[in-house]
Amino acid sequence: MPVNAGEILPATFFARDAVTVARDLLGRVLVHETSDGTACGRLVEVEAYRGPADRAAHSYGGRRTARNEAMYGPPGHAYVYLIYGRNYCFNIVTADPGEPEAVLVRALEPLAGTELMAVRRDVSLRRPADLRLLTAGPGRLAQALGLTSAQNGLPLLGPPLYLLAGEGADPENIVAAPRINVDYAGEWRDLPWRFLLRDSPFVSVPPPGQRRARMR
DNA sequence: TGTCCGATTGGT
DNA sequence: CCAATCGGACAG
Repeated sequence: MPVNAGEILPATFFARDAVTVARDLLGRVLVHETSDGTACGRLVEVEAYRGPADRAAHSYGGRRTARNEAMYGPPGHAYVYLIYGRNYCFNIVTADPGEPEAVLVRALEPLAGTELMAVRRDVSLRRPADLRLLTAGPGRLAQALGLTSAQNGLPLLGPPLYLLAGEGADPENIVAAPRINVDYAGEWRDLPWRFLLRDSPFVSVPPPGQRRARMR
């Protein structure tokens, strides 16, 4: 893992509303250590999902089920669920216990453990651009980091699964855009609660009206 | 118990 | 553009 990525983010970091935490998470570093090795990446795209009022959220209307139970738990824990029977989505629980908010991690910039990620994803890295196939998209990054329902509800406050402060993000470089694939959410569909780094080629979908940033 | 469907991905 | 694929949500 990167030695200069700073301290582990403490529980207090996550004990804020999901929109605030989402913005603050950009530029941080997610690390997962397993017996197969360590993989980590810098967060370049996230989405905030807020409590009962947010029609796009699994906790809309106060829904509380076996699946989304982790959203109601303490901040700084994982909420992982299976979607379309094939992909996992990795979320970071925020806000106080009982307030079901979370941040979906939508894309990472691979930093270390890329070989391990490539094996898990079953892709070959022939050119630099292939790195996008590892972690550009929520299902992809979950698979690349070995995140499944086995991690659902686990704390993110230390090994084997945690976040490092990293360099953070330049506010000028942060773009806010509507969330992806929440057409069912009515008026909540268009809220700019997807946050991404303008200059990152590793985002899943560039913001409206912008071309994908070039790889350097 | 039965039916419907998704905070996605990859191939046509 | 569309099929894959299955656990969970919800109605009855």
